[in-house]
Order: sequence, then structure tokens, then C-alpha cells
Amino acid sequence: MKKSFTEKVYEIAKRIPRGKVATYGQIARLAGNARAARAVGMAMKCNSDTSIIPCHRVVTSDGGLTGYAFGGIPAKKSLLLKEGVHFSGNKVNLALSKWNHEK
DNA sequence: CGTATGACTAGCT
DNA sequence: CAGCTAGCCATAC
Repeated sequence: MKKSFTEKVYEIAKRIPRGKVATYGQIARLAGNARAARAVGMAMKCNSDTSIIPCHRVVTSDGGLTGYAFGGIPAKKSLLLKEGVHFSGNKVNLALSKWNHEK
């Protein structure tokens, strides 16, 4: 059985370490399509298991928070803050908290 | 198969 | 810095 792009996205999202965040573009690239950031977002909003898929650790290339089907931006920011992610105003400080999958 | 949608990204004004 | 446009991709109908 061949895994769909969405399935790959879930696998990647699940391995994002606590206290770090990944961008849609980063996940899209790991999933095999660097330009499928939009498809990544779609998978995220379609997810039903925030307990196994930390979609709140997924942000835009600018570190900005988007969507979150379980409380909106405030809930997402709160979760990231609680995990130790560095914030810059209303956005994530990617310089300090961007996930480095190769390390 | 073609159209529509969306939690994106990069570039321009 | 804020707002808008065009391009790209996977999924649903």
C-alpha cells in the first residue's frame, strides 16, 4: 500500500520534537514535494488526532501561526509557548525554535 | 477528467 | 510594514 502525501505529512509531524516547530515548506520537502505546502496544511486541518499529530508545531515559513482546528491561533500559540518555543510578538522565532530534522 | 478549495510561498507595489 | 497577485500541489466532488 502506497502512502499518500497526507500520510507522510502525519509521520513527519509526529516526529517534530517538543519545543521546536516546522514550517509547511519544510514538511512538504520532507514529504517529497517542496511546493506542496498547501497540501500539507490541508492534511493538518483534516487530522483528528492532535494527541498523536502535534499540528500546532507546524507554522508558516515566516513563523506565523495559522488555522488550528482545536481553538484557533490563541490555543496554538499557548501550546507552543508552554512547550518552550521562542516567540517574537505574535510569531514563532524560527531563528531559535525552527526544527532541524537532520540533527 | 476538469473544476474548486485550502492551516502555503515568494515576489511586487 | 501591510496588502495583493501569481504559482504550485494534493484532495474532494
